[in-house]
Amino acid sequence: MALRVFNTLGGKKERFEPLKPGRVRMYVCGPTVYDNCHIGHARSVVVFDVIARYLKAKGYDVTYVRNFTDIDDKIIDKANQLGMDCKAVAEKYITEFYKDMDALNVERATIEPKATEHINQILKFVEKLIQKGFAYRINGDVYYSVEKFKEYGKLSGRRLEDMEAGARVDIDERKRNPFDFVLWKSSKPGEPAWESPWGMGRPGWHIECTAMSKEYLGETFDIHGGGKDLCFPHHENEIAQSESVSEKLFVKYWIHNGFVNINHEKMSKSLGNFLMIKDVLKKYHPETVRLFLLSNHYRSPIDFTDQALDEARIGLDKIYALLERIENEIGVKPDKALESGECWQRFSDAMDDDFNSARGIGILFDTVRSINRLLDQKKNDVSPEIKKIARSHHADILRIGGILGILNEQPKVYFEKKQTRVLEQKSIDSEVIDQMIKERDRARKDKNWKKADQIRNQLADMNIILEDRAEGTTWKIKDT
RNA sequence: GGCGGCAUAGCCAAGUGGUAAGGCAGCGGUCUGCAAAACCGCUAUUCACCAGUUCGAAUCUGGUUGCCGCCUCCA
Repeated sequence: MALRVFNTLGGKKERFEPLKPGRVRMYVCGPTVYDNCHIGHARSVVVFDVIARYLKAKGYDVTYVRNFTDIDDKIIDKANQLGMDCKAVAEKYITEFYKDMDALNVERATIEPKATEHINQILKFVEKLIQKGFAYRINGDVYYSVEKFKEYGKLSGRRLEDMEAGARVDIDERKRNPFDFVLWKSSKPGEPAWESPWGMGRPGWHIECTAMSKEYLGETFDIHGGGKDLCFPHHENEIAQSESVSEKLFVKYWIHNGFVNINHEKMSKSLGNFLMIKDVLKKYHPETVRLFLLSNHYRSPIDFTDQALDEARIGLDKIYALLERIENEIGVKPDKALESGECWQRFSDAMDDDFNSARGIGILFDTVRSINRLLDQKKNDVSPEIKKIARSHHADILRIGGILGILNEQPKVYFEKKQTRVLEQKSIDSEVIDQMIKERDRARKDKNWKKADQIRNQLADMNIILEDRAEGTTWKIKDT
């Protein structure tokens, strides 16, 4: 099946055909590093991480660029507030970004450029825009003139005339049009500044992505992504800048991810309900968070609630339990060399349909159920044929996990870590549990069911759930 | 004011004109000393509402209602 992608430019699903066969060049807008990352950043980064992983799995040679905006008014404000210099602020939050994203098992992009390291490219771009008559100077500032670009608004589907009606845009009398945006901003004393033909200053926000994407991906490339909110004005402005210089199509496919709501509410500063990744990770396993984020289609809004995360956690446990069961019962070791089977094919079909990870996860659970069923039926007699099917499905599950960025741990380790964590939280000694289980075993051998059940109830009160199996009693911890 | 999106079971959610994936919760069953886990079965004649197109619509068109987003820094 051919990959189809919803293109914001045009507003419909299109067959994905990269400019150069076999090669994908993509650019995703990264964070402005002035604060910790919240769960909304996580969604965007995870979604594009999965897209990049999937494209690679399909055999494309992927060049993935994700930038850091490391100079910006908000960074300057933060620096003043903390009494630090801007560079230190940016570095601090880049470190935090990596901490969060590494924890979430996000792969590094191919190139992760910073705005401040591309000032020359930015200056050249601004000069060209002035030369070509798309930009104008007001003292030390340079503005882009949106009226000069006749296709302005083609991405977000708005027209300059319509927007002016109820525009809530700051009125700057000096600008020719309220939607003109700054390319180069003159600096006040004490602010970070670079020399330019227009005096000391710093780049405007939109220009950096334009300059850096051109630097690494060329004038036209395949995919440009980011959160839905970036569609206007950021990406609209990027198109204007790029295409007015290159006179070529800037980007073939625009991909925008939806927002994360918190308990049915928009995440916003005024509501004070920003959920930081590091706080979420205190409570939930990173793979739980990924499974949750990928369980809705990337363009739909997703609602962060404890219930939703608990369900994701239960689902993840279920998959890991199946992996552990396979290893125990038929001794299959992960084998990535094994050819992909039917489950991978179904998953891949789902992903081919505009990266429908939600449908893909449904297929993952389907697969889990079918293996459990297989192993239930032939409990004592695992035939070579069943072994073969189980191995194939097992390999497919791991392959799917590799795209979603989950199932990265050994099942045994996954459950042990969980146990250790919860036991510590509740300050329970696992020795005590083992002792109690031994005592219960003796009671069971004597068919003293009353005592055995009493011990089990005691353990249940400690959130320890017993499983009596043929090989012996095992226990799992209920984390709530 | 302009632009866009969404509405599918108790909850979450996929659904690409051909007869409603998957998950959670619930109920019944298999297994078990009893449980747990796993599996099986049941839980939407119906997809906000009203028209229309079609042999056929959750899917397309028009309208109504209700939510939401963007247009201002924002993933």
